[in-house]
Amino acid sequence: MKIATFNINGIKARIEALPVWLAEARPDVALLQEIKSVDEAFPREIFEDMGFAVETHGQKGFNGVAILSRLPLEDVSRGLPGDATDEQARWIEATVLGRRAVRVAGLYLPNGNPAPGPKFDYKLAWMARMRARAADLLAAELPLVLAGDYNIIPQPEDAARPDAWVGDALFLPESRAAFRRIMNLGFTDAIRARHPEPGLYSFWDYQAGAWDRNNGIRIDHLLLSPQAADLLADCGIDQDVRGRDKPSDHVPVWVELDA
DNA sequence: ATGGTTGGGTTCCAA
Repeated sequence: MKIATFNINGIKARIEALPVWLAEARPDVALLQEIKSVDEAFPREIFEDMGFAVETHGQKGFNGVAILSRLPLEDVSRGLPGDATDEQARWIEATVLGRRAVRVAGLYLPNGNPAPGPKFDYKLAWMARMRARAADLLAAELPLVLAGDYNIIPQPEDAARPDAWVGDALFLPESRAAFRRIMNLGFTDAIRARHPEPGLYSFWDYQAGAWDRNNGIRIDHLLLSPQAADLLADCGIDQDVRGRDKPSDHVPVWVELDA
């Protein structure tokens, strides 16, 4: 089972590039972030015609997550528990029925800038809620993948220029500690485990020629429960996608599980 | 050196 995460930065803007990548990469499951669309406006037929089941959790203008799956889905749930007043669409879960059942969550973690401030407070509160949900899901002791745009640079080697990110919400000590508190529940960062070599990034800003200078950061992650890590066969980052026409500022990151 | 670019909305915000 190949599971990919991809922040597409707008489904309307990626309506040509996304099907091209799906056809060549052939993920069984694609977890999308920043669809920037309400559910009713998501062009689901394009993906259904390619053989995908489509589940969206959208909102107007910003945020929004979705799951595309060639395998059957069940028990789909939308929204991160823990705050009934939170209206931002950043979390979706489903169980994927492959040779083994795998629970997946697609997430778009708040950016948090500027820090300090209310947006940073929201980021940290959201991460505390995510940790609680992750702990609940781990208790099932089944294969579980939490994948998406974490808006977290976990370590200095995950940035080409870590000095440029000092003071940014993606790299502040509080943000990285909150990420470690989730990791320390027992997750494996798939890319860190299999590809510890430096220079593997998943995001390059549109500005200042970041892609041409390889001034990137690794902020899109797939976290595996122990039961999912047991099944890890391969993983990678499709960096070449960033160099194509009309790219997102993120690229797909994926794992292959024996499931 | 605090630049510049994209997307989705609307005359600006988020990233």
